[in-house]
Amino acid sequence: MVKGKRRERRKDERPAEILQAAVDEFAEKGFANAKIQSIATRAGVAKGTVYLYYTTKEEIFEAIVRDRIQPVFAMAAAMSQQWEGSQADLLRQIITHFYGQMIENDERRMILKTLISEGERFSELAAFYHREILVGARKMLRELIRKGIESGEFRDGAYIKEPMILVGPAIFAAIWKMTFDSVEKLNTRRWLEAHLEVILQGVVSNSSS
Amino acid sequence: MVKGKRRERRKDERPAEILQAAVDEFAEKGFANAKIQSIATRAGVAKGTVYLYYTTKEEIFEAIVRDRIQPVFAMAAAMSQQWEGSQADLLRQIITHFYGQMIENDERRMILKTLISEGERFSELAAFYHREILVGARKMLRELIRKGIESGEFRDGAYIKEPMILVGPAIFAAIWKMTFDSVEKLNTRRWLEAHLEVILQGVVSNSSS
DNA sequence: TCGACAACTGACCTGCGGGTCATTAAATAG
DNA sequence: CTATTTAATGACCCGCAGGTCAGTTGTCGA
Repeated sequence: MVKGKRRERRKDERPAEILQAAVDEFAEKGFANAKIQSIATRAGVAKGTVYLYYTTKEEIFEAIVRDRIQPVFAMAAAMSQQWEGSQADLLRQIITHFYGQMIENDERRMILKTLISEGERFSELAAFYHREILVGARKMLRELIRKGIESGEFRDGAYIKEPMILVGPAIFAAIWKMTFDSVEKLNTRRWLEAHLEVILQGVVSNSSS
Repeated sequence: MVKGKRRERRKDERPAEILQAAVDEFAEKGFANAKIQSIATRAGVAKGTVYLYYTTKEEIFEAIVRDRIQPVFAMAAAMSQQWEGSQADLLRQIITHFYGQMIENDERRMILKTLISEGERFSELAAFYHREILVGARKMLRELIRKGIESGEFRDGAYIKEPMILVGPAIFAAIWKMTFDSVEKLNTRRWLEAHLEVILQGVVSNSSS
């Protein structure tokens, strides 16, 4: 809720304020149950004002994906680019980063949920997400694996064809938190630990222990 | 669509017929976009008839979960109980079974999706699913791991605390199919292969290769 | 044959929320 | 101070689908 006298004219600030309000509303209610009226109220404007800046509810959601999700992956890509240490450590870093930024963060986890829930119907959004995020993430992981194999850290295998396997358990964690946390809280720390353990063990080359 | 003269009285068969119609409708439209009228038409009855057997849309969905999902896990549990071979092979069997029955099966995958999408709002349903399915599945996996460690097949580790880790990539596969398959088809066979490879390698004890 | 019961029907009611637009008023130029 | 522009408002419109219920018809027992 933004303070100020009623009916202020602030053309430049409105979009960001409305976006933040929408993030809050979506995170709390989910896409289907989010009300434009409620977003407007949170942003301290009238319903009509929302439509001055965004044409539809879907468009608001797309703006959120662009604004909030892309940076997380951009950062992982940057980290990966300038990495000096071992590939195993890089993989650990990336997975840990992903848990912190996507699974434990309420806002972003809800965005993920909405994408899953409504992805089929907003096919351009699914396409956008695929193109701008998934393809890049996969390429990054594949490159990481390739380097690891090259240096002898990782074993060769079919998994280089489907590198997203390595983050699969994180998606399960996200879904658990979204769906079953009210029944049984997920111990994210312990889950992450098990994830790293199994996945790292699953890719390292067998120089015995 | 069930054939027959208009206005037949078939109290006993209706529930199952309506349920099947609902499965089809949900699988095609998703929960939110499924219309009761359309379910009724598919079942060859009037809308009002649906309400004679199920009080709400949610109740229909709950009935579906009970009727269609539980058997898949019951079968896995049974298989696990009477298994004679190695635990690694059992794990392979179970994961493969899961892909066939849950990820590749359109009906069940859609049920999963609906659970994810609407799980928060139907909290008793999430609780039911947790109690009747997830807890059992986890126990089964944990037992499998325990036996594997005992026999020296598997190494010990933190993953016995969170055994669902092992099926995590399958959930990712389900979500990919639900959300991005129209953009880029998932090669399920290859994905499963990579999954088995990494996970098995991730849990077996290091007797070197 | 003829009640009487209950399965079945579908027109209708209702609430809801996305989206519109005539009106209002803040900012600014002259 | 007045005129003009345009950001902002919120009452209203409208389509939709979940859910209801008064009426209809199949079935069965007497």
